[in-house]
Amino acid sequence: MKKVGTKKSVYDDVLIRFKAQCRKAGLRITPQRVAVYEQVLGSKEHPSASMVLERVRTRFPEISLDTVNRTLGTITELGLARTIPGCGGAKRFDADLTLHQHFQCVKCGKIIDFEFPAFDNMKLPREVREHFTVLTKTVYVQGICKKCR
Amino acid sequence: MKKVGTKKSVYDDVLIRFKAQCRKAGLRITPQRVAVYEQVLGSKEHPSASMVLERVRTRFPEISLDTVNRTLGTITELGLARTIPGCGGAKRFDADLTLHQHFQCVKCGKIIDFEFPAFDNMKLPREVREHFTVLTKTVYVQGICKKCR
DNA sequence: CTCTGTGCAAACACTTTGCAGCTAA
DNA sequence: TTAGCTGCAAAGTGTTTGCACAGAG
Repeated sequence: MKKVGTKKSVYDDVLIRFKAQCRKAGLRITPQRVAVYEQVLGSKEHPSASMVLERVRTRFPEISLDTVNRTLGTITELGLARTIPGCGGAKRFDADLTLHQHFQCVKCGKIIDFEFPAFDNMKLPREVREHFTVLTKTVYVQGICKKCR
Repeated sequence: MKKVGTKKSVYDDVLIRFKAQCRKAGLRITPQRVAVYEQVLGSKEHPSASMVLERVRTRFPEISLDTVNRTLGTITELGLARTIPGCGGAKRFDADLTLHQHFQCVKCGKIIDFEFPAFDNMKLPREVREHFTVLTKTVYVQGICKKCR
């Protein structure tokens, strides 16, 4: 029979990988760092720094917004999360690195994932590929969600 | 012989249309409003409010950042400009409403237009179209420009 | 023990709002 | 004349930086 990992064990795997990456980069593994990463990882709402702070504070009442901001920056530099494009407002983070795109409601600001393989498989125009080193190509869709309509 | 409009006259046309739209919306035509609109219209650099301020001040030394911000908001609401998605930093505006997409250099922050008809002609996944009222769909490409490489 | 990371404070950047005076219509 | 706009001031929000102490290695 195929051995199936529980959610818990998959999650642990990711955490172990996170710690390994930190060590490799010469970064210390602090409870705050782990807590912030766990929070971004476990959230489907593409949180901003202050949203992460709010949730992490339930476990670490002492943690500061600066630490959250710095940690989110560190995690992003490590390539373990990315910032989502948006029009103004606070940066939103996403630790789900699987290929997907984002819809944002202009009324409530909520960000919702969707898959768009037809776009993912598409090449950018030659002109762009020739003139620039492309790092990311994403679709950003704005509109109104069901609840706000 | 076909009558060809000079750049100047085309530009005037746009300004006349701008003033008409203001009037229609019950907005006054103030020198500041016109100056801000002209600036966004005439700029290829997708300026932020402070970039607009800097340039408008050469003609209107008295104009304040608040007015620029409010005016850019007004112009956007009128549908005469749009904000460009980006990852953090100040809002960037674009009065070029023809269909095009944006590349941003992660080093110098410069935003460059490109055309991507294959994307423009593409439908979003049915799932997205069913669940949301889509207002805009744009591509956001990050990378490194020639100068920064 | 050592040196990085944290928390605090301050500074900075961008945006928004209230208000008094000005001005386009 | 008068309603809407501007400029100023202040406050709100988000991000960045310097510094002293705490704690991971």
